[in-house]
Amino acid sequence: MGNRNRRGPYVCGIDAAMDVVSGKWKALILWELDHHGVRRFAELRRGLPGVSEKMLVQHLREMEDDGLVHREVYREVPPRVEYSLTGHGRSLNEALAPLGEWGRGRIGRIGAERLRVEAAR
Amino acid sequence: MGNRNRRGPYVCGIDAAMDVVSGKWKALILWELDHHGVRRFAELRRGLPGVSEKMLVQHLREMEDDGLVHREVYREVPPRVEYSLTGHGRSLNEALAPLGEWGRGRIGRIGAERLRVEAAR
DNA sequence: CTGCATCCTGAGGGATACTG
DNA sequence: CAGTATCCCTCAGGATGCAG
Repeated sequence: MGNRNRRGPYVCGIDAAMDVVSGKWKALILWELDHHGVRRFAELRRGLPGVSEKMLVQHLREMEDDGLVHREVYREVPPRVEYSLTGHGRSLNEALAPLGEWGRGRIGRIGAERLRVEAAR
Repeated sequence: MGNRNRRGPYVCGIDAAMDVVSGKWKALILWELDHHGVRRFAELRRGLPGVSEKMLVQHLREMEDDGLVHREVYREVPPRVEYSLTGHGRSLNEALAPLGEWGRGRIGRIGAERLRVEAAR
């Protein structure tokens, strides 16, 4: 399964943060949970179009191990599991905010460039 | 060679930023160039212990394509090439700063945890 | 509904040798 | 010095099927 190797030693802070955030859907999961507060498994799945069950579970488990996500299991039938961010997870999201801002600027740049290219031909 | 696919469409800013930053050494290259201002190829290589020539060149080329790095070639013998950050690259570095801070905090946390574990046995 | 087990692929990355 | 060119391998991630 998800092997969860690495986890240090890290050469710098970025390195440590990237180790926790890298994974195709993790940033999105972070955003989704931060935005909605609490989400069930199926809700997350719907909120992340294209994610497979396997990757969603795997990412959630790793994020739980990393102390970013809290997993609350209700022993019912049918089963219900709710995911939410821990304080640590929320702080990561805040630290990620400027990067998101930068990325949005970059998307704008690319869009503008693309428009110029298309106009040129 | 480095195929450089992706580059959008992006679902959010983080997504776009991660696309540019992911790559085992990119954050470190960013930091190295920001810290030293201008670096030659061999200097970067020495500053990133463990990087292979292939990956260093590949990452630098991609970062150049992404408008983060400026590459100045001096046609001399022996050849000299100097790398530096563009304004866009410096702005990315700034956007990365809070994440680095968060990562350093996490390293501290892990260290403390490890100490507790080692003390317990 | 919320997962776990399995198999498989492809891209990212390492090692090594060669060149202008 | 500053790269190219090749080969190889690992492993994140996708597809599918089964289970409590």
